[in-house]
Amino acid sequence: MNVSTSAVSLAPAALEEGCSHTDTVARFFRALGDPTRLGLLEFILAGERTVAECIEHAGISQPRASVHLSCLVDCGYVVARRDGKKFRYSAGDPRVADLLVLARALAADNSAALDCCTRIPTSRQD
Amino acid sequence: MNVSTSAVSLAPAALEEGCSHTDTVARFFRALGDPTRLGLLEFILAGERTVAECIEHAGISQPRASVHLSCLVDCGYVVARRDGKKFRYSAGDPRVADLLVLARALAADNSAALDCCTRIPTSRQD
DNA sequence: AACTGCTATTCGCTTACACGCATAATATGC
DNA sequence: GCATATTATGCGTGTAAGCGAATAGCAGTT
Repeated sequence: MNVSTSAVSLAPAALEEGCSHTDTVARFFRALGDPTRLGLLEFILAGERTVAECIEHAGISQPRASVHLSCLVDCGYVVARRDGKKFRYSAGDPRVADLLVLARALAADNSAALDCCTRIPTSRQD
Repeated sequence: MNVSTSAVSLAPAALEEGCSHTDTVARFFRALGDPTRLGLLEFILAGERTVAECIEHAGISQPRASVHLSCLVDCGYVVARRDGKKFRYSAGDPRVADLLVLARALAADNSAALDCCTRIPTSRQD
């Protein structure tokens, strides 16, 4: 089976070892691998949010929110904008929403297996 | 590994809004957050591979490859097929390639920030 | 300038998880 | 059925990274 019809750009030359961006992409995904950050991102993608709103939504402390949001900004998922004393966060790239939609669809189709997958990415269960 | 019962997609409730499928999606992403698994996945997406090929490509031990591949199967990224004594792995869903293309594009546009992001997902550096 | 929200950083602690190594389980071919 | 190639699992170890709590740093307000 030949994977996708169109979207295959899998091995130009950049995938060669050396400065392979695989590590960068992995980090990119890793930022989404945390439920707190992912929830935060989805919350922000739904509309511009202040830090206070994020804190309340995620139920986390302010320092945690700060770190998570900074991470999301660094990874390019969201952008921050100053509004008086506060910061407001909003979607940084429309493709992020596409990525999440795609991921949700895929995850939904394998949620059963994912929930039972205790092999590696156990995430936050014990 | 559950090669035979892999195509069961019983995920109706996961599509619900209120349901916290965020955790499932996060785990889904977490599976891609490891450079080894990501490299393995890209390798398999480029063509059907045996375990031996994956081992050589990733430069990991056989037990590690077994775990990683099982994980990728569980997450629905790839599918396994028996071929004589061996197993051959190939893309499980064309959308996976799309997801990776999208992620690579986004990561490339923020590679500088990602590389410098020592906040949370430092991945494999210090 | 001083005050005051708001945000960022530091520090332990704890847990998840990737790894190597050794070994067990299983299917396949004889 | 037996032997073997192939894949899976268990265990110990080390590191990454999440969390809470305390605190430091800034920007805007007065």
